[in-house]
Parts: sequence; structure tokens; C-alpha cells
Amino acid sequence: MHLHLLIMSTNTPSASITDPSALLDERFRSAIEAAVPEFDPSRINTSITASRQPKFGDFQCNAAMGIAKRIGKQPREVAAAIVANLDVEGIANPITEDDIAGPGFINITLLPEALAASLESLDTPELGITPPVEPKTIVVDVCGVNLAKQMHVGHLRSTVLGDALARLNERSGHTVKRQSHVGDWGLPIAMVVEKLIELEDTGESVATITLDTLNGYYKSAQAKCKGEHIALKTIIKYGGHPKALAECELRIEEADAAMERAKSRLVALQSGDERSVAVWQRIYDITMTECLATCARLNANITDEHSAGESTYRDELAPLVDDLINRKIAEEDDSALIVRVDGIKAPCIIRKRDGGFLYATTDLAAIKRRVEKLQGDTVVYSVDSRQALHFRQVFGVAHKAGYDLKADGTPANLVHAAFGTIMGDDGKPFKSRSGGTAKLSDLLDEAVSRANASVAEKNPDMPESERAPIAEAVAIAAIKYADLSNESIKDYVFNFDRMLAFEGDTGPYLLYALVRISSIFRKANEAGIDTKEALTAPFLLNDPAEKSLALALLRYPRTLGGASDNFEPNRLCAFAYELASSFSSFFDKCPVLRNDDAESQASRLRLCELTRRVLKDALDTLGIPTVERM
RNA sequence: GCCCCGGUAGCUCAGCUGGAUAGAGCAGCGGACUUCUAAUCCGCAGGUCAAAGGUUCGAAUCCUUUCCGGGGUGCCA
Repeated sequence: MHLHLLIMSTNTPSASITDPSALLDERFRSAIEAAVPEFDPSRINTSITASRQPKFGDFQCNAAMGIAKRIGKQPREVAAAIVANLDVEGIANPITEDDIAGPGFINITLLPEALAASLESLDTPELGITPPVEPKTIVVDVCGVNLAKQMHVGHLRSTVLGDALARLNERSGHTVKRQSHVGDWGLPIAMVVEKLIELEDTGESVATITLDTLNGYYKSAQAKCKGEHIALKTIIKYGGHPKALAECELRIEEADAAMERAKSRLVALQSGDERSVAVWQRIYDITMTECLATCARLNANITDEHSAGESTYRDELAPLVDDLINRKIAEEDDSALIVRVDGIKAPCIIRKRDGGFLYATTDLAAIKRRVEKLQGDTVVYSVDSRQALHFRQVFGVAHKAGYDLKADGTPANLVHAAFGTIMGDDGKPFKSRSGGTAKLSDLLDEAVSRANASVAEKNPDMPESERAPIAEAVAIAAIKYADLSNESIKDYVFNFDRMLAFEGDTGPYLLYALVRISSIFRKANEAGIDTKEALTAPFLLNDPAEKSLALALLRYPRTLGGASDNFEPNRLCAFAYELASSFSSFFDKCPVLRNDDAESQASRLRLCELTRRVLKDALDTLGIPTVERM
């Protein structure tokens, strides 16, 4: 009954009998109800946590202090009453007043057989993860590349974090819909289209054009339209040679003309001009082919079907704005159309003075589609923290207009999972060696080449054909773990040396733990040991290292649920590191194959296999690739 | 000006929603490889949790103020 209540009360009920703290919660709840009948049972929080230090046992109950305060009794007196009413038969060592410590902590030490039983129940295909009572549909805004532009460091976090958030929620049993909001519309794109058409007209072949070339056109087109005006201002302000001034003015004339051509090209594109659309489509294909390949290389599950370009919203913008006008939600201000949101000083501009729509307008249409068509209960945006105000505004407008209302009339949960900037060693936003924007694929190449050198150093005999895919996986794991393991809101320093040092709290360390387990099973099979048989052997957890490994394993379901519900992949990273660390200690202290005791050997083999499966599952859920050898 | 986010060991970072003596990894020092991959393990050292108040049995965590750093701020995306 109490367990049932517990499950109903959590969004993702990952706690089950697999989790000893859930069992303890049930027993302590009963004890508290009996011990302090005057206390409102619905307000009981048993506050069972894992103990930090072994001398305080495995778990502790911190409920007595809080309850004592509310009912005006001494904390230790309440703790004693709880203990007197407590039955932990079959779970933990009997608890007496001697186990009450400090202001009223109740220390709990699990019975070895209870620990083994919990491990048994973890050792299933689901690994203790139970599906949510009410599965939700979660839309994840991820990646967000722009046409005619390479992916750069800025896309790393959106892609890696967004994909991890998606995987976390999928693993928790929710329905996830990824949406990559591709910047495929607007004047900048029209500029590139115009440029390609001009090239075609002069007879140049654009059939085999690459994304690199497109990226160059994008930059030069942008520079052409913007830069010269700045140069002119500088010349006028500081005085320049008349010749320079004349040259500058000439270039401005050219740039303005180019801008005019781009604007009319945009009109042509928007009205469906055949040639413009064909060129646009080619740019789209070239960009997406390469970007999706980079996503695949990053082991991020982002494909063509997840792409939802801004262009797909273009017919929805005018009606949406009209709706806001008609319902008096939007108002004119200085010839622009704005919506005011409570609590935010800056109004959200949804239509420019010249009649054009903006980023915010498209995002409103996107929210509408994601809630109404995609039926998202939650829409989460894996986007840079610098856009926090934008999202506060857009979410506010959507709510004001009711665009966030689900079919049942309740509002969807709109979440900006903001992340910080990737910095260079100088503490400034990361740049390439040459000082420009760092191309993501170049970054990955360098990581792979470093990983390759390390693998070659550790395994001189390994053939190149085997080494290459391992180096690739190790490099990607290193980069992704470095990105995912920090709290996402914070900026972090991108440092190859630290990431690929292969020591300590890094992706390769986690992979190494898996490699050691694989190695044990390879050796076991070579020695003719029946490993299949061992996988059903009873767990014997006598060594402290075995026990702490078991306790680490049992934290998996709860940790996964917390990471998923809070959109915090770093929690799962910390878990994976602790698990790998516990395993490494176990590996050092508890010989598996060189073990005369057959029962102990079987138990340890099973413990190894369970560790392998949990660690692999956690890494899969983070989108981190794994290897068998390294 | 206003708003948002940070500040924890020499460096890079955790800290499970208020719990016991604040934890890791690098770097430093000292140990452990004829033994399941030493990309590892074990130990030592390293802290006024930016500062000051407040809330209470109890604060890195919650509240207030101040300082420092970063970001954003009506017609780019």
C-alpha cells in the first residue's frame, strides 16, 4: 500500500524493490505513523538517504528532526519512538537506540541477503527501471544548424546535451520527439541563393559545390552587406584619405546593390519561384547531408526525420500574428507589433516595422505545432543560456495566447534547458587556432588523432584496422563525457589535454572499466569456465569492495529518474563515474578468475556482468559510445 | 539603469533539492605490476564553500545586502 502511494507520487517511479531505500521508506513510514500518530501521515517524509561514511551504516533516516520540530518534541525522543515501532526484518540489521546518532539520525545497515536480493531484482533486462505510471510525450529541441554553415563548437552542446536529454527520457519510458530547428530561411540564406544563381549565370559549375564553399559564400555575403558601412563610419570619424573614402563609398554602393538583389531574391524564394527554390533545395541538401553525418559521428540520434526547418512555419506566421491582433494580445508600438509579458520589462517583438517576422514569431508557431500537432506534454529546448530572455518572452507570449494548451486544456511544460559557453584556455569563448570559429569536425578530427596515438602507445601490437574505430569511439566518448559531466548551465573550458589525458574522471576511464570486464570474460571463456552458469549464481557480498559495488549498482534506477526528470545528464555521468570507480576498486581487491572458491568466482562473474550491463546502459543513455578493447 | 546566471582545494569541477568531519580528478609527495588491461588501485597533503547578516536542532545549499566575473537587454537568428 505504502509502496503503491510512493509510486503514484513520483513522476518517474524508478524506485522499486530493487532500491533498498524504497523498501526502507515503506518500513519507516509505518513506524513513523505508529510512533507519532498526531503527525499528519500525508506529510511524512522518511528522508532515507545513502550514508556518506561506512561507519554510519549503509543508509540513514533523517526524519526524526523534522517531525520533532513540527510537533514540539525532542528529536532523539522521536527517533527512539520510531525505532521502537520499527520492523526492518528481512532488510536490515535490527535497529536499536544505539543506532540513533547525533541529533536523531537513525543508522541502517543492510543484511547481506537483503542486498543480494536487491541485486537479484536489479538483474533483469530492464535493470530496475520501471515505466512511468503516466508516460508523457516530450518534445526535445536539439542541434539547430543553419543552412550554408558548418557545425561549429556552438552546436556541440546543443547536439550532445539535447540528444542526452532525449535519450534519458526515452530510457525512463516516455515518448520523445526530437526537433531540429534548422535555420533555413530569411535574408542570409537568400544571399547565398543569390550568389549561387549569379555564379550559374556566369557559366560556373555549381554541381559539385561543398559545404565549405557555401560557408565561404555565406560569410562573404554577410560581410558584403554589413562591413562596409562600419568601415565608412570609421573613415569619416577618424578622417581618411579621400581616395580611401571614394573606394569605400563605391564598395558600399555595391554592397547595397547586393543587398537589394538578396531582398528581391528572398521575395522570389518566398513566392515559390522555381529556380530559386531549386537552388535553395540544393543548399539544404548539401548542408544537411554533412551536418547529419557529423551528428552520426557524435553518436547523436538526429536524422532527417527530426528536421523541422524554419521554412516549414512560413505559412503559419501571418495567421498566427493575425490571431494575436484579433484577440488584442498583440499591440502596435512604434510601428512594430509587440506582446507584453507580465514580469518582463522588454516586450516581445513579433513583427518588424517593415512587416517582416522574427525569430520569436517562428518560435511561437513552433510551440503551437509542438503542443497541438506533436502533442507534447513537455517541450524542452537544448539551447544556449544567452537566449534565456528570448525564451522567457516566447514562453510568456505562448501562455498568454493559450498556444501552450494541450488537448485536455492544461498548459504544456515549456522548459529552456540552458547551457553555458565552451571556453578556450584563455577563458574566452572557444576559437580555432587561427582565431576563427572552430569547425566541429576539425575538433573531432584532432581528438581522434590524439586518441589514436594513445591507443597505439598502449597497444603497440594492435593492427591499424582494429585501432581506428577504437580511437574514434574513445575520442567521442572523451569529448561527450567532458561536455555532459559538468552542470550544463555553467561555462566550461575545452581542453584537449585534460579530456584525452585518459586519467581520472574522463570518458576513457569509464570505457576502460568496461574493457576490463570484457577482458575477464574473454579470459574466462578461454579457460573453459562456464560463464553462462555463473550468471545465475547467488550473489556473495562479503568483501567491502563487493558490497560497495553492489550499493553503487542499486542506485541506478533512482539516479536515472532524477537525471531524466530534472533534465540533468551530469547526474548520470557522476553515477557512471562512481560505478566505474567502485568497480576498479573491486577489480583490484577481488580476484575473479584467480579465485579458488568456485561459489565466490561465480558470484563475482555475475557481479561483473551486472556492472557491465548497468554501466553500458548508463553510457548508452548518455549517448556515449563504448568499446570491447582499448 | 534593469534583468538573468555564476563564485567551493594551486588548476578543472562534484555536492543527490537543509543533514554528521564539504568530496572527486589533475598537479605535488609516498606506496602497489612474473598475477583477470597499471588508461588502474591504495595512502599523504591541500578549504574562512566570495563577504556580512538572517531563518533553525543543523546552511555550501533557503532569505536579505554587498563585492567580483559572465551574459542579456523593442525591430539579427
